[in-house]
Amino acid sequence: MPRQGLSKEVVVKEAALLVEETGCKNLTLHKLADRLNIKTASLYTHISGIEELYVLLSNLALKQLGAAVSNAVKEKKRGEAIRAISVAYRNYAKRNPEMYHMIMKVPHSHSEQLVNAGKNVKAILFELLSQYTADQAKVICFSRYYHSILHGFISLEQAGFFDDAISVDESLSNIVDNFIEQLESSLSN
Amino acid sequence: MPRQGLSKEVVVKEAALLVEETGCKNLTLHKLADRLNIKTASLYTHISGIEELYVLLSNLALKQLGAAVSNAVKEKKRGEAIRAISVAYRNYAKRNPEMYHMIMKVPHSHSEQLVNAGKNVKAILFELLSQYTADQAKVICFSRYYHSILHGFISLEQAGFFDDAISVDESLSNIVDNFIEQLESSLSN
DNA sequence: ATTATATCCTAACACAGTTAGGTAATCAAT
DNA sequence: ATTGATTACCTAACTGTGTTAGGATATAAT
Repeated sequence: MPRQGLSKEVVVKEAALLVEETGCKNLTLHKLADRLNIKTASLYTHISGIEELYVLLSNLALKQLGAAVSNAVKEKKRGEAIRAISVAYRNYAKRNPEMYHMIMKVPHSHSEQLVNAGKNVKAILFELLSQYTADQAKVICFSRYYHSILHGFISLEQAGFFDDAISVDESLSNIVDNFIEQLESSLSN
Repeated sequence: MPRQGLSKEVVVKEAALLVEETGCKNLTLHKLADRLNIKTASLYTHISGIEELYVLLSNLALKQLGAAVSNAVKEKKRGEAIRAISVAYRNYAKRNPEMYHMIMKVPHSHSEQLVNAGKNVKAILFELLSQYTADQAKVICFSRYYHSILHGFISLEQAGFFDDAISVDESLSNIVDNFIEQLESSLSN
């Protein structure tokens, strides 16, 4: 039988496609193996089990999200950058809802790798908000603030909490504008 | 054999205890049946399957959370009420992390019941924020804002995103204070 | 060419959710 | 109190999922 020489990367990449197509709840090693034209047990050559696959997928999603956010913030400053991030962050979650969901599936304490991928996203926010003040404690606080807004909003939206008549897009835009206003008035002096 | 006459309520209540004790990831019908001194298949007399159990647990968690929040807001107004809610909301999530996690496990569109339980929590926020303006669109927007902050913060905290040196409690307190300030300055005129 | 390594396989197991069909405890009606 | 209907619970079996053990063979190294 011809061997195709799979790698961990290829397996995770295919798993990511499968997750996005069929939902992270429907990811099974059997379906994944099928798509890779191997048998289920053969996956264990590349991964230690489904738990590691979850971690790898979460890590991939965080890297993709980090890249999208990092790309959005380029050359931009303060309010403009913050608005760009909110759009990029939400777009990633909208276009890859299942992968975004994956990020929260595994506690980050379970993996050094995950903690680092999380730090990457956080570092972008930290650097941006450092433009407002030199007080690092305040920057951390506002980073958490902004991160909470973005993640909370997207998460509640995807869970189906925002069923009211008024526009969800407009809401987020208003919220981010308010947040920026708050930043300006409380830090720029 | 003596029959104990279980009910859906008792089953869900026991499942909630099991979830909180062993983690929502480790909930199985077998373990649940064991605790109720019946066989796994007998659970199907009371629930249609594990999917319904998830919905019922999510619904219970939302009701518990709603009760905690509703209780916190009593007799209080504006800023004081908002601060009280943030404490109550976070306390619920801290003391019942697994049940809080349950809320997000099932898309709310899957169940009328869940949508209503969600509306209950939202209604409390809506009523409170109505104290700031008569503009209902703005109230909805700020409700989403506040809800996003609370859920996002708690969710990120539990996932392990907040590993920095500075205090998590203090962060949330500052964030909520900032939010209140923003409310005052943008709506009270 | 021979050896070694690593990829993939078959076969089997444990355990989870689910269904079908049966038994017996409970309840309602006479 | 006896009957009949209901229903709580059971046993047994099936499917699907994750996992391990051990074997075969393609690839790489010598």
